[in-house]
Amino acid sequence: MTDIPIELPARSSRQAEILAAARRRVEAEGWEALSMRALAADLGIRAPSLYKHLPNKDAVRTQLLIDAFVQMGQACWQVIEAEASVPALLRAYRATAAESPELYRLATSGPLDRAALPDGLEEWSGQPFFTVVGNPVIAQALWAAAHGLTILELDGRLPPGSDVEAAWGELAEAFD
Amino acid sequence: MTDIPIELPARSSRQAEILAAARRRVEAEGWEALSMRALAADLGIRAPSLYKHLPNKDAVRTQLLIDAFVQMGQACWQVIEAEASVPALLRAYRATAAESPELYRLATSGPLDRAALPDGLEEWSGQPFFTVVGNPVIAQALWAAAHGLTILELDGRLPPGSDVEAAWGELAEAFD
DNA sequence: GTCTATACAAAGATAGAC
DNA sequence: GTCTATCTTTGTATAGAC
Repeated sequence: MTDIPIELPARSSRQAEILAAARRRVEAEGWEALSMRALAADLGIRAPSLYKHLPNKDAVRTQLLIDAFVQMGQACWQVIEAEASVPALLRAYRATAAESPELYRLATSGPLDRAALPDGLEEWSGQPFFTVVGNPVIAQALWAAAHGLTILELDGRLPPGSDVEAAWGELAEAFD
Repeated sequence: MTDIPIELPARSSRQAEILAAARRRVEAEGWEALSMRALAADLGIRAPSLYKHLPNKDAVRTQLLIDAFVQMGQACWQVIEAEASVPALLRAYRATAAESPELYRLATSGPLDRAALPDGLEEWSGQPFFTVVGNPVIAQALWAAAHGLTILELDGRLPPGSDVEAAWGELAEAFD
């Protein structure tokens, strides 16, 4: 099972609706495209109404960030519980990021306010890398490498004509 | 020698002054803090005057991006010409990024308009990774891994208490 | 829970005088 | 080459009515 052993903050149903809309918008157009006005418009209401449900825009970001950690963590946990290997984990990591690239970007770029994250979430989401290599330092190096290739791929930073598939293969091999 | 075999676009002296100020500001406060008004203020002039020297803000970004590619490339080339080893290259890469973290972030994050880059610059700046491992696919994987660890470190994304030094060591070892 | 109206701030960019 | 004045857009957020 991939139940999350983390206490996530409760959300009212309206909050959940708002965050779902925010997530749709971010995934479709990126965080930059998320303004309180636009978000409200997506919901058929006006921007000021949002402030009855969420204190400010930063709260939206934090909640989406939590969702992203949960999603990445779940996907990776699920895979390694079936097959605890470096290649399988990397495939899962890459695929999940590719499913929600903008959310992934949001979750992994820029400063992170750890105080706003539920206790243990960050550690839990990184655990699969440790499980797979059995060493915290190597786990960190592997995660960093996976992130690097992921974000460069998402940002279109690998030169045109690159054999990205093969690069992922080399990464798996280097850490096997 | 580490002369650049790339034709860089010429800059007027005033353009150079403006870009130097832009670079100082970006390095001190990040790209987000660079507005045309603020940039002008740093130079003791008003924002509209900038448009006599540069077409728009995006041109500033492009030029800083070129500078960053040149700087990273030069540092890496210089090191591998002295010692063409994975650990040496990684040390140089990490150190140069740490020297100008905001410029590094600007150069490696977000979309890249390759048409705006001087011909060959991108390839030239990545060449040291190829030189060191002798295979384009492995070079790409190594570069991606280095970038991942670099950007996570710069963004403070490695959990507090991490042994970053050791993670760099593992990365070098994995690709040795 | 939603609205209108509004305050407030900052940004990129242009026109035209000097 | 620089200025002032201005346009235009966009954003976060609050007050108070309904």
